[in-house]
Amino acid sequence: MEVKGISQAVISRLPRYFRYLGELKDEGIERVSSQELSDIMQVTASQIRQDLNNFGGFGQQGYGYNVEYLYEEIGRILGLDQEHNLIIVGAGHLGQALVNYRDFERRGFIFRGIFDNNPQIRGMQIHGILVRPMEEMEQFVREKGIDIAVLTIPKESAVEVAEQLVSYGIKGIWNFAHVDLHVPQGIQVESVHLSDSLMKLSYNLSSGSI
Amino acid sequence: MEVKGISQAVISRLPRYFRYLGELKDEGIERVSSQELSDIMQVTASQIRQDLNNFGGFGQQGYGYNVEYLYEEIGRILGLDQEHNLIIVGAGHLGQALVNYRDFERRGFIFRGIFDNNPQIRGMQIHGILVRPMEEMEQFVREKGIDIAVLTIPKESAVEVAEQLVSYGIKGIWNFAHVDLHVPQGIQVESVHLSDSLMKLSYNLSSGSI
DNA sequence: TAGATTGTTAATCGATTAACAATC
DNA sequence: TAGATTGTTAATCGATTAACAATC
Repeated sequence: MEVKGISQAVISRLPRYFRYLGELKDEGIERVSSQELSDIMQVTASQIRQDLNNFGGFGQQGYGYNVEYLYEEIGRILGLDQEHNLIIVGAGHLGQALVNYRDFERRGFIFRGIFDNNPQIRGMQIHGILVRPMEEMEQFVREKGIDIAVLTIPKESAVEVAEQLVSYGIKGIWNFAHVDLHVPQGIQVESVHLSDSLMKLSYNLSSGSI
Repeated sequence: MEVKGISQAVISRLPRYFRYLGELKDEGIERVSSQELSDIMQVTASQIRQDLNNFGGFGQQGYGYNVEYLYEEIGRILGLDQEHNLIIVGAGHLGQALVNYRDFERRGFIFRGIFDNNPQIRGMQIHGILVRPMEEMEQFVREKGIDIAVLTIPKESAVEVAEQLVSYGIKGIWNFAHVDLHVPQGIQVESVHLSDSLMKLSYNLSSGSI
């Protein structure tokens, strides 16, 4: 199952395949060909087959792909068959938004704790989860086997907090701070730079409307 | 100034250049060579020069690039010299998080209104902005010259609301709903699919730790 | 079996990197 | 002027698309 050297371009497309297959599944559709999927998703059928075949032959000649089976397989490839224990660091609106988002839990991403240094919200409950002071983070991470930390703190503290988290044994960081994090080998960082995204939109607005 | 046919790969890198140049500027650094920038940013000097030269020759042989000038130019390329009028559609935590994020306003993205159909929050103020009912959206968009709508609503209503917004004259949609939006030519959509991002992290956690 | 559609190899296209002449 | 570094062309690399033999 551990396939090596898959490019990030391919990996970036997997969640989208997963989403469309989930919709087909919910519609009760049993099978789909790469060509049909191509029509719906606006990518070439060739790319779909090429992408999938990085991980194995999930289809059948003359038939296509079984929707439910392919959905399950892609879920497995994405690691959605495993549970992940998450903490949120930074209980601002963004942190709260993520905790409240039900979809993550459905996919095996379980929020175990929320940490924030603001004494005003300390002790509050968000989505039934207690907001704890940062001093308790190390013990919490180690004891609860937290593997993913979600950084929704200002960029000023993000680098330092990320280093701490890594030293506590965290394996992945979902970074919303507007800064690039450098972490040791084996630690994964996935950054969501919201203002980068907005600037891209801004560029396309100015130049796309010639 | 309107350069055609720049690939999205290049455009995606511009905000990151902009960010690093801003930091250099704040540190009072006057000039930088592509090689120095390469060392800091972990991209090749060749790529930096190639990227920048899509838009013009901003450097000087034997000298490098003037930090402040290049910063300003990239800002201009990204359209940050122009003001954008935004509305938020969906006053949940995510919508509130974005409204409260001061950085956007600094870059010329001004939040003019917030819309939500939930009667419980209608009439509330968020960051000094009134939450209005969706029925007032059309008039508001047309009268205030809103050009960007931020969709922080569930995917169920996103497609329909996006269509409405386009018919009201919106030019860009910053989409946080977990659905792909299809819009007419000339309208720009920039999507932030948070769960896609989390799944990518999940994949890299499972496969990266072999 | 014939038809359909995959898996996979080969061809093309685009993006990145290297090299170097131009020039400050 | 000599040294440094860009702008730009050429070479390489990787990703996408096309084609088709394998096979259900």
